[in-house]
Amino acid sequence: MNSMGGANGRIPRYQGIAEALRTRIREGALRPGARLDNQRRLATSFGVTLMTLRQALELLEREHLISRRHGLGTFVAAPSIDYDILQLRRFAGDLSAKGERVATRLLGARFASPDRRVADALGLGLGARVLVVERLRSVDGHPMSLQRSFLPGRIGDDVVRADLALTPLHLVLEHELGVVIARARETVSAVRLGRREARELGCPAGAPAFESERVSYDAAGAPVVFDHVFIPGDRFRITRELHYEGATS
Amino acid sequence: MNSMGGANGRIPRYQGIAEALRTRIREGALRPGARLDNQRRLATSFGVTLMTLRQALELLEREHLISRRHGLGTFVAAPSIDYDILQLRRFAGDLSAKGERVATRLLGARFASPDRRVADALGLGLGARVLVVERLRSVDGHPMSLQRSFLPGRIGDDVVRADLALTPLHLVLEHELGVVIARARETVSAVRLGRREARELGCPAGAPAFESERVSYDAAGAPVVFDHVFIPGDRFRITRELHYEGATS
DNA sequence: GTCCCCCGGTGTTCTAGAACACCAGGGGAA
DNA sequence: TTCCCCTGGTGTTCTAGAACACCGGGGGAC
Repeated sequence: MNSMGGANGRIPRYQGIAEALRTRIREGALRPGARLDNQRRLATSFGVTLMTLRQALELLEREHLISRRHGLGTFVAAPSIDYDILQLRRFAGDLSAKGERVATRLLGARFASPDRRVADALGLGLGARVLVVERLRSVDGHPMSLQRSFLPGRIGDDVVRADLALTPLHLVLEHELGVVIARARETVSAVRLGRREARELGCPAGAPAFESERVSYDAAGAPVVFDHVFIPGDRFRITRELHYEGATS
Repeated sequence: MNSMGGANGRIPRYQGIAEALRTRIREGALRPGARLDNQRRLATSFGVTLMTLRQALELLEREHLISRRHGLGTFVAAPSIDYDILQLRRFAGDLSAKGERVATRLLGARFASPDRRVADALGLGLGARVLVVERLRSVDGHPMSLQRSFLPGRIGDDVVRADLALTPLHLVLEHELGVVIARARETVSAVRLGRREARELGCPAGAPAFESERVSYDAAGAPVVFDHVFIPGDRFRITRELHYEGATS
């Protein structure tokens, strides 16, 4: 009954508690703005120490699911909202504009079943087959972005025959397949890196990062590629010179 | 000698330790890639418990100053790199493009001395006087962005005479002062929110967010405004439709 | 009536110690 | 020689308890 609660399973106790609370919030048992039980009571009800419970809350706070206020309590946070404001262009990939030493390493290319998000983006079923190309871009030797590209099976079959380690993906599409990207929709958010992404990028798990999700379409309007890119926030900034004719602020 | 080490001053012990380590890294005593002493040794040398030391490391990790690797050690992280890739336009402010109910609340306008970053951006000395205008933008009642605008004293004197609660800052500049923004330089990064920013935005401290820093110049090339904007990453996403003529990725 | 202080409740910081979990490399077995 | 295990070093998770620190509101002082 002492020490090391993680003994039962494999995942740490505090992560399990976080997951339990996450579910309560997602399922609606805890509505936005509602106040949670106080930490000591929660700790007791989960059968852990205050310190352990706080680690769970820490996780949830980083995910913006809760908000802790000293002297007041712990509250369920408000839900997220999307916006559509920026002119964003070529965020994913293509870091080479500045004459830095950019290297692209092919981590792998394999076929797999798409998860829900990828399937939706490419207009496929969950049982479909997609080619997953994973690349790591480094600048001056520092890992800079982790890019996973998903291509529908029909296109993937042709793509894998090319030497992806040497030829950029967009050139393979253009020269080998005659596919030209005409339109794309990109979503950029600020997130935390997962374990795997963090490992590949050589930075700690949970680090804040830009996450870009982009669907590219050919001239006929058919989805060609779904790109999913992570760029650690500490080693990356977007800077841009702007020229106006109109207003500002 | 027991409990509550924070008794000495006012700031928590672990924050002091973090600051000490931060200095060692900044001053170069610890070079990028170097491995720190192991946690137990560090704890002893700072005269605190392992748990307390770990809290300090947690802070540094969030700032990307160090990187912890299970089984290996704690390392000084690589320095950050800037890039210049995006076409970013009107990130700061101006959330109104979508017909949502946007409200701007004036939190305050006061004169103060600029910190180093603001002074540099506006080409002023640290002893100069700047007008700080703080505004909170909400969409559908949800706080969306916290914007601090810094204006050089000479401009600020005229600006404060206008009713900033009613008139957008850029209109004050344009109509009242005849100042038109011709050019700007913007930097967007993914960061964690500080206590104050988090409080204003109604989200937990440490939350990941977009941070935009923008310097705007008039036609003569003189800096007019330095805008500093925070937008929580959980309730905000950048989505954009793109149209290409050239290549992709 | 108005102001201030104090109090209960809640989150925060810290201790001292124990038991894992993960990784690299060396030494022994095959 | 090659492979595997095992060991030492390092970060991680957890306990049980104690003392702050912060906030809002109620009650007393004026």
